[in-house]
Amino acid sequence: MGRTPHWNEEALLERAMLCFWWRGYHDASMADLVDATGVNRQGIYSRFGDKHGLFLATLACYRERVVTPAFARVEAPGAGLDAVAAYLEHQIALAASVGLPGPGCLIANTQAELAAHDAEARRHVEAHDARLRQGFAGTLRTSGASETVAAQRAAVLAVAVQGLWSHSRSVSDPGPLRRIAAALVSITGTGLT
Amino acid sequence: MGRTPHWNEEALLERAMLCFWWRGYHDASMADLVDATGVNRQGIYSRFGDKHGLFLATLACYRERVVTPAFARVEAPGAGLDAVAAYLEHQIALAASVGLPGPGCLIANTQAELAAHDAEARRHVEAHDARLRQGFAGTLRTSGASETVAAQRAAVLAVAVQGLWSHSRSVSDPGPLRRIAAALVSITGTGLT
DNA sequence: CTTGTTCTGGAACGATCATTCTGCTTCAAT
DNA sequence: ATTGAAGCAGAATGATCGTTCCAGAACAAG
Repeated sequence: MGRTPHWNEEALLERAMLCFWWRGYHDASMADLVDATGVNRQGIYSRFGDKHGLFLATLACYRERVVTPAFARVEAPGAGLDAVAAYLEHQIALAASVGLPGPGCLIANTQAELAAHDAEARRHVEAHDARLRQGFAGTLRTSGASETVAAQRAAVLAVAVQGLWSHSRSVSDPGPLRRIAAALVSITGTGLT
Repeated sequence: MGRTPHWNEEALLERAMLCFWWRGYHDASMADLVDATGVNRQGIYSRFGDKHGLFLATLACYRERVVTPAFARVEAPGAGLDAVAAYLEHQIALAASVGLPGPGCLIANTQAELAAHDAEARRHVEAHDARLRQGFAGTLRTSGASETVAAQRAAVLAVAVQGLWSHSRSVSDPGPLRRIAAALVSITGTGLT
């Protein structure tokens, strides 16, 4: 007996994610999240325990539903630096379409806001960083870089890209973002062989 | 008649700065700030109006008392890319000495936490970014870059450096930071002439 | 000393917020 | 139809926090 359980958890997480993404962990209140998701407080608390649990779940959701579709082209076998450029352009276009200064990257925001004090959030940040490095290293190898150089430049690229999304939080025009992205890819590709 | 006004405002700002730097704007409570500065609430409120005013003052203090001493070597006439490397090493050593994951850069943290919603904080972030770009561009020109290339790469460098400080909020070992910094400077200097 | 001003510790206020509680509705299974 | 789990709206709760208020201590000028 009883009612069918479960509303759409994916939709809930996606809407909560938008809230945290724009406003940050501290600035998104539970009232905001209840409004944004359309789900009752009880539902959220019974499923995620507390605000922090919900936030960690949205981090996972972000990595899967935002990062993966955008970054897949970089991770595709045989992808080169043009895939990196396409990935950057995809994210910049997204930011420009929702308005600048924009939400940036939820992982990058979390890194600055919480990572130093929240070990679980830090795990997500580190996993994301490792993923970026691995994806970028692949494109560098297919572009002719040695294993060592690929790893080195991929680490630089990962840090620079996170800096780029941070930058998109304080800039009101996508033009500079595009120029920086282009120069970044160009510099990364010089002198590879 | 009356008592001598004014405690040491610079010392106050420096201690409040440390508080905001480590904990972020939202996580540093007025109680923390009163404790950290040793100055009475009234003193803070009468001088800075409110918490936000105090925060903006600490941003200015940070730019003058932390950024300036570290970045001066980059801004020195005739400074080259080795000055950039020295600047990065200086900041990494500072972060390592206070413990990693560390406070990162107050401006970078503010960019992620507040810039999208706080126009006054954004002004500080933008001014800092412009300063970095100008300083880096100078070193690139002395290293033989044309005006155009120097400006382009300086913008990339500024974004990458802010990403590096964000990275220092989630990493527990200075080694990777140093390697990324070295590779970043190396890549930036390739193919300049 | 008196007086006027500033500083200080700490209490008080008012607002916000995460979390819990309460009653009510919905609906699948009996 | 009854039942009971699950959902909902909104009110309590309890804690935290920014800000203000207050009463007294410190101290320079008159």
